[in-house]
Amino acid sequence: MPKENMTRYAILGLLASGCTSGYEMKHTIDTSLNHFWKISFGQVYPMLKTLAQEGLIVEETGDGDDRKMFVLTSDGEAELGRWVQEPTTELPVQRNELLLKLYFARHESKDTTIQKINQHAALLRERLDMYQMIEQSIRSYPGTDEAVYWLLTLDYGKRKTQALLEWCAASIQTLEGGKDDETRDRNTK
Amino acid sequence: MPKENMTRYAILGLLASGCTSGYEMKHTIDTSLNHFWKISFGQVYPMLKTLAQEGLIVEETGDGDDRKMFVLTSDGEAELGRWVQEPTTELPVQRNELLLKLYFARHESKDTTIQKINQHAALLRERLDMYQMIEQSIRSYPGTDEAVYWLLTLDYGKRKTQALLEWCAASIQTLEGGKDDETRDRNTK
DNA sequence: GGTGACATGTAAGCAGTTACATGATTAT
DNA sequence: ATAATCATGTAACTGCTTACATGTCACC
Repeated sequence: MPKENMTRYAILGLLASGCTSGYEMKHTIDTSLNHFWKISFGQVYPMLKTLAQEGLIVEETGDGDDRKMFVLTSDGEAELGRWVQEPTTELPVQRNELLLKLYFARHESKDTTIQKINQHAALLRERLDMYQMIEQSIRSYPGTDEAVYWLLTLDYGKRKTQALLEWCAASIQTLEGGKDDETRDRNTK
Repeated sequence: MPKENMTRYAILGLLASGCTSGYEMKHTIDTSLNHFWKISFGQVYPMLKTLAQEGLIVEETGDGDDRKMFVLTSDGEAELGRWVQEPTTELPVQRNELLLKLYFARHESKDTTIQKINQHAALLRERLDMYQMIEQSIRSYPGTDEAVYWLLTLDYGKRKTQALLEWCAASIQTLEGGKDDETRDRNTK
């Protein structure tokens, strides 16, 4: 059985939570869901067209705006509801370039490896800062039904990033401890 | 600038660490790198062909085996070395279906959400067990140069998985705490 | 002699990225 | 004027998955 296309549901879901135009959806994903999702205009607009053809959404013929506005049909709502409540089947295998390089790292010096991990840690710290900013912007819109769930997704990112930062520190320690390559076989207990 | 194709380097790297045939490479990835990489035969064989055409690898014309054996050329080794030591530029945005559903979870009951998180936790626990098995198989080949790096990639997965398990527990607590939807506005400090 | 694992490969199709094109509005 | 931003869209391309095709070898 072929996998379902997630882009469909991302768009249906955003439509249900107030995003009306393609441009706005892309913007919302880039700012609020960017820690676990991304999308391109090359996906958004064709998908809106498809969803309209399938009758899951309709173009809002409201007052002449510069944006194309859409709304969910009852079919669209049903489809979204069905998908949301369906269990997620399996963990995706997430390819990781850093780990791939690390796996082959005997082809480089330990210093280079350490440097790379340090750089990775810097990126992780940036990401933590970003989470902090997103959290504040969520907390400044209090009382929303969705806020609880948004904070949960954020917490996911924060915990994961924190754990990876700890991994960076531990790994560098390991590498620095065994830096003297030539003596490595001397006292392995 | 277009992104580099990682499959190239995965194959070059495996070739450098003793995998000689396409079939073996796929098998190694599925068993030893499966916590951060995957690949299909539909990638392996065409890529081997391409790499041979580019002169980065050559077909080993050794004793007639049932497998097609390859070896790295000096160009191939250089290319691998160049890539490995190059810094990884940025963190990939990893799409996460569970979080996407969670983000839209007000369209379902809290119990369904909790159930989904529980199921996710079960998968994470399975994964931890798998890590344990991989670790043992690595430790049973001691003295390899690469073992240090392999254990580092494993540790990455273990720490991350552990953190996500903690997130599952915390999230369920949060959701169970605020389960009585109708009273939610009464005493938010 | 048939079943299943090993081994290599091709082709169709899909999801996603990137680059490009177009027009409207706003700011300097 | 013109530059920048907003907004919608299309087309080419790439990477990857999936399904299929083919042949060998072992084993029962």
